[in-house]
Amino acid sequence: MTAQTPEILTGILHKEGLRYTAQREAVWDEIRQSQEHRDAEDIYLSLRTKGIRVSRATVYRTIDILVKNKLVRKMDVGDGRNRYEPRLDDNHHDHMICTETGDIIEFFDEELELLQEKIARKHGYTVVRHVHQLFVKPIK
Amino acid sequence: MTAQTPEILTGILHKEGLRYTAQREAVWDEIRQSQEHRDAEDIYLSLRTKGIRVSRATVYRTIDILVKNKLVRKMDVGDGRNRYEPRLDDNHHDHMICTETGDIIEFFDEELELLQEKIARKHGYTVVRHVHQLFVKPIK
DNA sequence: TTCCCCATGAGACTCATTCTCAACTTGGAG
DNA sequence: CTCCAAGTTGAGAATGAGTCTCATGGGGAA
Repeated sequence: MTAQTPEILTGILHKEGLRYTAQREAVWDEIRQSQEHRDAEDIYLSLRTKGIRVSRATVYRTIDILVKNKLVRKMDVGDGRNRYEPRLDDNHHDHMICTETGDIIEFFDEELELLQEKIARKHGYTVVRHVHQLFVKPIK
Repeated sequence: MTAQTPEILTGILHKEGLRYTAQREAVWDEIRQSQEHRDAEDIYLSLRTKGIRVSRATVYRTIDILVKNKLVRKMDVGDGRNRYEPRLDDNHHDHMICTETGDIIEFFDEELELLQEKIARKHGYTVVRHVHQLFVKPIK
């Protein structure tokens, strides 16, 4: 855990002109202390189980703030529920989803990143962001 | 329009042990005659406007059959509504979505395809399918 | 401390998609 | 050609993730 960790949220809220609240801290802590790809309901229930009083609405509202400020990455796995993961050490990566076990594997490939930009340029565009998921199965 | 076009649907329905109905034909015709990326409501309304009696449920049910049999490609643009496009001439491609105009541009890059498989292999997997969208903006 | 707003919670609401089930068709059997 | 079992359909209810409303609560500047 890095030294400035506790102040990250405060700084962002201040920058956005938002107030620091126990709920916002709790949601951020909950997402931060897990490296998994969790959905909002999961995060909400986990907080409630720990006895923290927070509402679904606040969980969603806080996640939006965190995503906008790049503390959290939002990913659409295609099953209708978005997943979230902390993004402290901002190392970009994409995901591989095993169609047999549901496992989510992260990957990063520099060549792939460059290639995408190259393709966009060819059409007169530049990449703002991208969604890239490989649905895979194990080689027997 | 290829010669066997009219029989494509019949063949698939037969293969799946399903019956041929006017509604299924209408939905497939509607999707086929447009090259755009349309959502279910759009397809439904278009059919109704043409005076064809079909329900939303049937539109969705038929689309499922078409997608499963690769006559239609389903794409999640990330705005909560899936888009569909015909897939008669099975030329695979991915999409680039302009964040300023909403335009959807198709693209295909052989190198990209190979690279994805290479990355999957590196992790002991093989690609079953993939979702790849570039959210882009025009170079001024 | 006060006090103005922003933030929160509970639950209503939205909206795409799925489900239910009675009524209707299809298509093979006879 | 007719019958009928089983698959299909339509209308609307149900689902479920996410958003909105609004009365109440609580930061934090002065």
